[in-house]
Amino acid sequence: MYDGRVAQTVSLTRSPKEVEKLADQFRALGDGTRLSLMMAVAAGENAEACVCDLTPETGLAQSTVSHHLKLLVAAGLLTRSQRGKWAYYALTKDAQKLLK
Amino acid sequence: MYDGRVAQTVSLTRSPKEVEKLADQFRALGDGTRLSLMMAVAAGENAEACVCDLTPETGLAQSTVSHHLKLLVAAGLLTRSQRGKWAYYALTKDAQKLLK
DNA sequence: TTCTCCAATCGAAGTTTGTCGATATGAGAG
DNA sequence: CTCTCATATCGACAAACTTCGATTGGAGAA
Repeated sequence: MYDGRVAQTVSLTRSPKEVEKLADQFRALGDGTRLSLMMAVAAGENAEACVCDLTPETGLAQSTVSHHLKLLVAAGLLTRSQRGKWAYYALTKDAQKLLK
Repeated sequence: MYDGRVAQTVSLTRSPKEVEKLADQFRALGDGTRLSLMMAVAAGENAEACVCDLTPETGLAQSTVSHHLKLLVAAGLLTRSQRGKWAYYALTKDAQKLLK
């Protein structure tokens, strides 16, 4: 019976679904490449950047960068907007909060 | 030449080593099981908990819980203190900041 | 339309991660 | 010392992840 210590059922202020979403966002940020991408976006003009700017910075293949960006969008950390031939990525509110 | 857009070398306010550490912490939190563990610890008496409390909550094997806790300690998100037969885990400042 | 350029998708290889059961360690009780 | 209980460590396996090169898609220019 664990000797007098509490075994309270705990959920804090977050629902299971919120925990799931938070974990997804943390996982997305839990990779050096992606975290660098996020900071590069944050530091870009108007706090946004396109793949053509990001790819040289990482030294990775363009397909790899594209893949990471997609993942970050799926996690709700980046938005994507197409302008002409270029796709611009910017931080969401969630991302600004987590990286603050 | 990317058509007039900037390609500034960007590091934000974080050094490469800080980025590495941050990514490690995010990766540690980027798992539903570990995030739940963190919240369970935060909600425990005195904001701490031992493996014997945590294991039943997760429904996982004791060895698995122990493994996750070790990982969280390594990431600088939990502290470990032995008291008698039990090991108590508590959130670090870093963890409180990230989960705030 | 055709050509060019930027970005996304696909398929595969290699690595890392989450989980378990079995075993080892370590601290108090007897 | 021996026994018991709480944790940690080990070895193994499947699932998930990162990365690449090759290909496809899409938008503007000619």
